[in-house]
Amino acid sequence: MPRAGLAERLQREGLLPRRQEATAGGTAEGAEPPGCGELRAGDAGKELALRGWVQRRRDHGGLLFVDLRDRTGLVQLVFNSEGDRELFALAESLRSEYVIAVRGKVLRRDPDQRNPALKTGEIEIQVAHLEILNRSKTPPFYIEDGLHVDENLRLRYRYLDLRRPENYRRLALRHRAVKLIRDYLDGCGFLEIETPALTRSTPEGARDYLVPSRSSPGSFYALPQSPQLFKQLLMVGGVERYFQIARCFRDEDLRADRQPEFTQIDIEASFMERERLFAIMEGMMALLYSGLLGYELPRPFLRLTYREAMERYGTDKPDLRFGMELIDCSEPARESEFKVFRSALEAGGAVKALRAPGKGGYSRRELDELVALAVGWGAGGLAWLIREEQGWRSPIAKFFSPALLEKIGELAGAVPGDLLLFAAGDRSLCNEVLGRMRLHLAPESLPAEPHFLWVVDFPLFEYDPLEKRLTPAHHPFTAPREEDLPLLESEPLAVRSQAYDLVLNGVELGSGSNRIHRREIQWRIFRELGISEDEAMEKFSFLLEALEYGAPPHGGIALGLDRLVALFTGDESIRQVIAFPKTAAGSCLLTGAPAEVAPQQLQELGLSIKSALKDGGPDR
RNA sequence: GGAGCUGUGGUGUAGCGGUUAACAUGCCGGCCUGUCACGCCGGAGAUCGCGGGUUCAAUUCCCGUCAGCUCCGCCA
Repeated sequence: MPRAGLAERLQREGLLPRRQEATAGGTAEGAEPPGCGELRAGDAGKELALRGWVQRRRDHGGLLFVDLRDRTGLVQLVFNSEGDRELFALAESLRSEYVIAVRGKVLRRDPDQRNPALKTGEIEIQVAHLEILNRSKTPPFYIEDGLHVDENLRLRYRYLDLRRPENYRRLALRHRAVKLIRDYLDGCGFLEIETPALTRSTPEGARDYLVPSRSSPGSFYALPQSPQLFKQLLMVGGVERYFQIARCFRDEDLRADRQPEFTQIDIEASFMERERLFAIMEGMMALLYSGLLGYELPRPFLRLTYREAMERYGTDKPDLRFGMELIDCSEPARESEFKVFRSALEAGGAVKALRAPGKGGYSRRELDELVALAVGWGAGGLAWLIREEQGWRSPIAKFFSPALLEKIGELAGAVPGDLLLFAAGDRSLCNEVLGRMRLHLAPESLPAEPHFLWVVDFPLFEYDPLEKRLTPAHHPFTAPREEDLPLLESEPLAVRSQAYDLVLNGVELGSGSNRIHRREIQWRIFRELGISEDEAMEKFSFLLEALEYGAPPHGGIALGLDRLVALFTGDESIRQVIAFPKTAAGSCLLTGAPAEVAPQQLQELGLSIKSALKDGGPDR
């Protein structure tokens, strides 16, 4: 996917048709007249009516031009003082963003008056009638593309921001993506089904947004972090193939790619092999790429096990647009005199290396910065070797025989000018640190083609050192791999799950798994997670019970729609592709949410606010 | 919870321990019949985010705070 400008990619004719033929069951409204931006030389001579906003006014005294904008683009209106005096006077009163309706004639412009920068530049509208539908205050920023304005201001006046053509295109592209997805999944036999937004809070996972109940004072609904349990219940309900463009809510700290509410393409299927689901998802991505960008996506996608991904890239979402794979140097390191390496190996750890091509010219200071970075990421240190035309430059070279250095250099594929970085110690820590370093030292320019892959065989559990207990790596309803079941109680951290992630260019687009469909297994998992029988019954009895009534084998996936759309538009932040996004602090600058509520409302809910909370102090 | 960056007319920026706080654009008024980021002339518009401190003097230095952004933790 070329990461060219949004405008360049979206302005291609036909990508975002304004009018679709009404689909079956819809109402065909007949041919709508063209919008401002759709008029062409072929329309010359037509009398027509247009409505829109005043983009800009150019007043030449006796001659006045107005650029009229609607969602289709711009067209130039002309008013001449030699015509209707009243009309001209009204036109003189126009200002930016006034909403107007005009009637007039499409005139072909003289050749020397054409504007090739404008799609409608060969024509203009000789206005015969003008009506001001609404006046406008001067907007706080320009309504035009390529704006460089404080995001604060744009969010506060989001409705003005949305008037900018590039934002209309973003919304339109999102719409097109969702429509393609709906039609595709429909064609695959999936049913779109809504699930509750008011549900119950469950342990594990992200912090819930809570909604107090009026009829049960002291009780709360939770907004769903995902429709996970409901979609499983739909499988028990015999739906077999479900999907939903589902809003999800998580009360966690935000990032450029995380909003408190976001949208998932949520999918679940019964009796479906993992490979079949992968193929369906790959088909869906291919359709999006061809439908939105005209790019034919190579399939099938690459697969890597979690273990491979960690060993080779130091992350569970590797960016495969460049190489720089991690190299296991434990064997040659064993023969060195370097104490750090030897003791790491003796303690059962590893020595791993990262080759940074052409970075051998780094100064001592730059190298020190890399070491500091690694230490900040938890490494004990970071050793480096620089391959030179003749031999090696390194503070640790003296601990290695020349033959050993050659061996390492060969293993790493080092050529003169390369920098080799080494981490020693706990194997997974080495992988993680070098994985981060790999991204830090990634090439500036990366190939434009999308690099998809499936990461499979995630571990079932992770160990939380703070709480000293197991947590689900995916979620507690993920099925373990059958062959690893015997290890569940004896060696839980070695148990692999049937969970997987879809990764694109280093971004996790979605994750899924086959679910537990037998009650007995679900019990064992809860027990391993430290969820007591009582708690499991209290919080999940409905699920456990459902599993007892012939729950079919099932599994599914959820893809982040916002991230997906942002990839297609080339935006760094998902805020760009959400109509009304929130700030990093979770507030909506447009509406002022969240806001205090009236005492009456609190009373009805049986709530009282500890006022000291607002001052940051304890309640007294 | 932690770290970093940003905050100056409507907007985007410049600036500096003492300025009449500069520039562009927008806005208002005037002139202008072929512009399209129209042009020309004139004008209005800023308690320099907020609070405190240092100083003879703070928009400038220091501390705090608020808001926005980015990252770490967090996000089954």
